[in-house]
Amino acid sequence: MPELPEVETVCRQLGVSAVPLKIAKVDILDPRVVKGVAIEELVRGLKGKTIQSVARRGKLIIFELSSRGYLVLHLRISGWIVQDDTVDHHARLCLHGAGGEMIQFCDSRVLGEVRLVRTLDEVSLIRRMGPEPLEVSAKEFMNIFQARSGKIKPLLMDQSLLAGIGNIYAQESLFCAGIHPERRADSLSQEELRKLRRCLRSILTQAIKKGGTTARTYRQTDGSGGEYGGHLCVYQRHRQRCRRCEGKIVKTAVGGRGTCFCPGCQR
DNA sequence: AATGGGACCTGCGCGC
DNA sequence: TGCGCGCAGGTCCCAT
Repeated sequence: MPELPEVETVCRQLGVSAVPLKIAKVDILDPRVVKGVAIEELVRGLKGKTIQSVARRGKLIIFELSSRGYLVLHLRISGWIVQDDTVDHHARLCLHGAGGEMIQFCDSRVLGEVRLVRTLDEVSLIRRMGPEPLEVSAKEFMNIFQARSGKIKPLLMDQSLLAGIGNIYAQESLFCAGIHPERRADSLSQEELRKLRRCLRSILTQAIKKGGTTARTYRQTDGSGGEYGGHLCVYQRHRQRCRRCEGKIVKTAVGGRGTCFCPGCQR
C-alpha cells in the first residue's frame, strides 16, 4: 500500500507545490488519527507555524515546522494526501493556508496517524528504524540478512532492518531476484543477496518514477493514481500467467501476510 | 530470535 | 437484490 515509493512520491509533490505553507487553520475531522498528544495541543502547536520542508524516512512523511518541531504522518494501509480545496469524504485532518490552499490527510480505514513532536527521536518507529534501502551498501545489506534464520520475506518488511519496504515491494523484489519468499535468510548465497539488493533498488527507483502503485486507496497529491501497477509481476496477480515463464502465479500466506509468487521462477 | 496470534479500522467482493 | 462474512496490510502488543 503506501510504501517507500508512494510516500516518496507524496513528499516530492508536496515539496514542489505545498511548501512553505503558513498554517492559518487546522481542522481535525477525525480525532482518532491524532496520537500521543491532545487535540487542543496539536492545534495550538500548528496554528500560525510554517511548514518549511517535507522529508521522508521509511514510510513516514515528516513536515519540518518553523520554531523547532515536526508533524509526522503515517499513512499506514489506507491513507493518502491530497492537495485540493474541496474536502474529501475521507479527510481526517486538514491544514489550511492563508490563501485557501489546503493539505488533506485522508484515510479510509482510520489506521493512519499524525504526531506532533519536538525531535524525531520521540517517534519510536524512527528510533528503531533500519537504513534506507536506496542508501544501504551491498556490504551492509549482506550483514543485515546473512545471519538471520527467519524467512526472507517477513525480514524484508521488518522496518528495524530496512525502512520502507511493505508487502508489495517485498513480493516484487523477491520475484525479480528469483527467491522463494519462505527461504531462510541465512540460506541465501552472497550472489543471491547481491541480486536481491539490485532488484530492490531498481524496482523502488522505477516505482518512484511511476508515482507509486495504486492498489486501492493510495493517490498522488493531485488525486491521480500511481502508474507502477502495470509493471507488477506477482502482487495481486495470483492465478495469472507469470510474465517470465508462463507458469501460474500462486498465493499463500507467509508470516500471516498474503504473498504471491511464481513457483517456477522463485526457488 | 522467531513465530503466531489479536487488536485497530472500513470498504469491497464473495457466496448464499 | 440484500445480507453477512472474510479479507486487505502496517504496526504494536502479548504469549510461547
